[in-house]
Formats: sequence, structure tokens, C-alpha cells
Amino acid sequence: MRMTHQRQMILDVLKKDYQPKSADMILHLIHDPKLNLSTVYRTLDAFFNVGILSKSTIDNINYYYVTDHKHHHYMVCTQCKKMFPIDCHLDEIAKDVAEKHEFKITHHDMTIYGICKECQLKM
Amino acid sequence: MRMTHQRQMILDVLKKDYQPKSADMILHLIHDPKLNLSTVYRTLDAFFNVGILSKSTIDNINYYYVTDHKHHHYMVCTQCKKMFPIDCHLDEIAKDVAEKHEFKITHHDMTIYGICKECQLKM
DNA sequence: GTACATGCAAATATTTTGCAAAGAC
DNA sequence: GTCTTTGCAAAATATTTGCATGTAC
Repeated sequence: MRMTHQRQMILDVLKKDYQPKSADMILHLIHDPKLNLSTVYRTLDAFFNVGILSKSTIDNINYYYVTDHKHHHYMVCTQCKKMFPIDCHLDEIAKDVAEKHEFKITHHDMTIYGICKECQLKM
Repeated sequence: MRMTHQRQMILDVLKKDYQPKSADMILHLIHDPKLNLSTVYRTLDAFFNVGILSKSTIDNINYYYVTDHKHHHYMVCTQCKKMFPIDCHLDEIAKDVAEKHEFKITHHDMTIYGICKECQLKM
């Protein structure tokens, strides 16, 4: 897997604040006109397959975020779409079930949906 | 919320085996030519909003399944797409985090991806 | 130099929507 | 009878793909 300028830019943006981002968000955050949306999609998919990125789908849009060692997930506000990181406590649970079914886990995704403090006040 | 013939058919199909199903799968399982795909989508969305159904997204396709009291999630095989139900152990974890952030949880989703026993043998 | 990555444009596929007709309560 | 739901067809939108060109190693 080659590290190109485009791939580096995409990774940099995702590492800037570790907030999950869609392909479109990434394209707009990187102003470079040399970057194409297809490339963003292809890069995100490639990184995801290698394990560098994790993915969550919200309202049929895929959001990607850096998979760090302290593996975590997100709690997302369905109003303002802001995401709050939460630690992952799933590894033991998942491992047990997987062993029972002889299922080879590649990755997992967890998302909690709700309304954040700010949006609750606005209602 | 009115219980129409279409809605009843959709719910019946989902309750038949409790396996997650996409709108398209549901349409094909119900042979009735009087059922339209739009209706399936609208019904699934309506049921989801009321809480009767839960949803998981795999490869950009939404799968819906009946939300039962013994709340559970799925472990999905990325090869054959078969899904294995697993119990949910998340409620306490989620509650703690939510309280800390004053986040009002509406629902959550968890999916474990991997390769099932059968597909491993085929490789 | 070669194999992989990108840009561009066009295609895919799922999901959504507007509106008139039908149906539930 | 009223208000919700449906069917149909058309639109919206995220994502994918083919192919020629460019670029990392």
C-alpha cells in the first residue's frame, strides 16, 4: 500500500481532531482541488480494510474515524450530529460469543444514538 | 398509527424468523403485488421510530429486525451475510456514559463483523 | 519500469418524495 | 368523514466503476 499525497492529507484531517467524518466532509476540509471525491472514497475503504480506520453509519452516511489502540466508539446526537467518544468494553463479550459459534471476528461497530445536552435545552 | 394490511404483512415476515431483513428482501418475501417498495421503506421507518424495529447497516444497506424485550444484536458474516443473534450487555455501560454527558439515549446499535464457520471452511 | 493510485465522468443502487387515490377508524 | 397510508413514478444522493493518465517505489 503506497502512501500518496492524497492519502496523507486524508489521514491528517482525520487525525486532527479524531472526530468521525464522511467522505464529503473530508473533501471539503481539504481544499486542494487536486483531490477527487472518488479518491476519498477509495482511500477510506482501503484504510478501513487495512484496519487503520473504523466506520459508523448514521442516516445512510458512512463516517470514518481513526482506529486507535484504546479502541472506542461513539455516542451520536441525532439532532446536531455531534459525536462523543466512548470507550469500548466489548472485547470480552464479543470473544466469548465468537468462540462459541466458531466465528472469526474481523471488526465490530457500536453506536449509541440520542440527544445531547445542548440539543435537549433547545427543545 | 394505523395497522394496515401492508404493515401487518411486513411485521409478520420479520417475526417469522427474527432475522434482519432489508426493504428489498421483505418485498420479495411478500409476493403480494399490492405491496410497493416505498410502502416497505415508509413502514420500516415508522416502526423504527416507534421502537418496534431495530436497524443495522451493512454495506450501505439497512437491515431491520424486531426489537424484543430480551434486547439483542447481531454478529454478521461478511461473506454469506448470515446473521447470528447475540445478547446485549450494553445497557449498564451506555447508561453510565450517558449520565456523565447528560446525553438522552434513544437507542443503540451494535454489530460484530467476521467470517462464520461455514465460510471459513470454504476458504 | 511496473504496478498501484488518481481524476474524471458516467453509472449504480438504495432510499426519499410529491401527489392523487384508497383505506382505517 | 377525516386524516393517515399507499401506489406509482420520478427524484435525490451516497457510493462505485471504467479507463486513460499520473505517480510511488
